[in-house]
Amino acid sequence: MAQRGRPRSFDRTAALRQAMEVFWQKGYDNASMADLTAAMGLNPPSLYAAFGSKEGLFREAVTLYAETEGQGIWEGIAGAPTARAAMAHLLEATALAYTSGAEPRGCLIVLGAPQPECASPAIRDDLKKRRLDGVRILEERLERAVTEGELPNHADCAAIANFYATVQHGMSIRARDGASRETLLAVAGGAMAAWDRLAT
Amino acid sequence: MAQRGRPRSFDRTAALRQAMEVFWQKGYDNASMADLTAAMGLNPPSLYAAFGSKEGLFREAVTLYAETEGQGIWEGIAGAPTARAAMAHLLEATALAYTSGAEPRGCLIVLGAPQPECASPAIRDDLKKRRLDGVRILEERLERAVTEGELPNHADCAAIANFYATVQHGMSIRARDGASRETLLAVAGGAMAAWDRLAT
DNA sequence: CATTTTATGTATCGATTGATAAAATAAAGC
DNA sequence: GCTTTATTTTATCAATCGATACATAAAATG
Repeated sequence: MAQRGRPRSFDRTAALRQAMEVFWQKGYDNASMADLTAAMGLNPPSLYAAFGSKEGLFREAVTLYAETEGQGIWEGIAGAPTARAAMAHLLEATALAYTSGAEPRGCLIVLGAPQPECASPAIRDDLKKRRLDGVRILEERLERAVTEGELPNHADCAAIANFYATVQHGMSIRARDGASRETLLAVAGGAMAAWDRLAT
Repeated sequence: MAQRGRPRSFDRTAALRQAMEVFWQKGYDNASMADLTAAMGLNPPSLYAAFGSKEGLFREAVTLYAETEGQGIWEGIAGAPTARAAMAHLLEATALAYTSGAEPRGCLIVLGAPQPECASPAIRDDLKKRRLDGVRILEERLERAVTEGELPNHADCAAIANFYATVQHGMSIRARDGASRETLLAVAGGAMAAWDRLAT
């Protein structure tokens, strides 16, 4: 039943959380194994035995990020009573999340590997896919609003989704530049000021 | 009159342009001196003699970028007949610029060193300052519109400038994710759909 | 001419990169 | 206690990082 050999002496999830923080702060390429082992409190062989490689560690860190930090932002999309409320929730939750800590940080998925020629094309493509998945989630919510009569049949759901996703991505940059919670909430309000025109 | 010693055998501006392309594609940290010397066609001592350091080379590359690629975007702000036209020009020129090449690239100033803990804090701060300068340019144009009567006295110029700057930053991410010209122009249109509400 | 000055090409510097080999150690099954 | 299995520690691997020492080549100066 129980493992045969010596059990590991560290909390795998706690170590992963530390790795996530390092990647969040430095990005995939700039985070060195020395940075990671120091923050996680491990020696390199323990890290490689538990996570396989730097790529594997990053993938798990991003998954953890999506399940924790990202959940509060995206979980409310489907459940929102209207598409308008869904978009407003997306941007307001983003503004709150990006300014919740002592220093604004932006999104790991947006900023973790932004270069087209990154050290790991697989990592770059994985983050890109996650970003595009976000756009698609918005688009599907808008299409549902068409079937429900909230939006007219001729509404350009793809364009509306692209607009709100773009604003959300831009908030990551603004957060890293030190934008306050009030500033980001004002950005969210500005984007929602376009709703009536976009929805008709 | 003429230089004393042996003249350099390469075109400094052409070499700088090549360096700009490498930095644009890879970012500051991921662009290695080997990448740069290969693209510029120089040996390392020639590069260091001409540009001082990797930091110095990047600074000059960013200045060249701002004077060439960025000019078409920002030069029209002051000259636009109205603040509304200025914002529309900003976003439309950005959409065109980010999709002018074979592959969409986004902005070097937004994407060149996005990590809070970058290899060079000076580079990071320089790009951040340039981004904030952009926000300020928009705000000043909006404030001018207040004095000229285009906008009411109670208009929140800072909030409006932040909104349009955020959209423009987000377009860099969307461009790197492969957004088409039509998509980015639709984003610009979406942002302008908010104007009437923001301006009253 | 010789001297001075600057640029170039070759080879390489110490430091750091991601990733391991080898040996020591600890816990579970028999 | 003994074997088995896995983890931990120590030390280090080849490759690459940004940056240079050195000797040579080419122009202006005297």
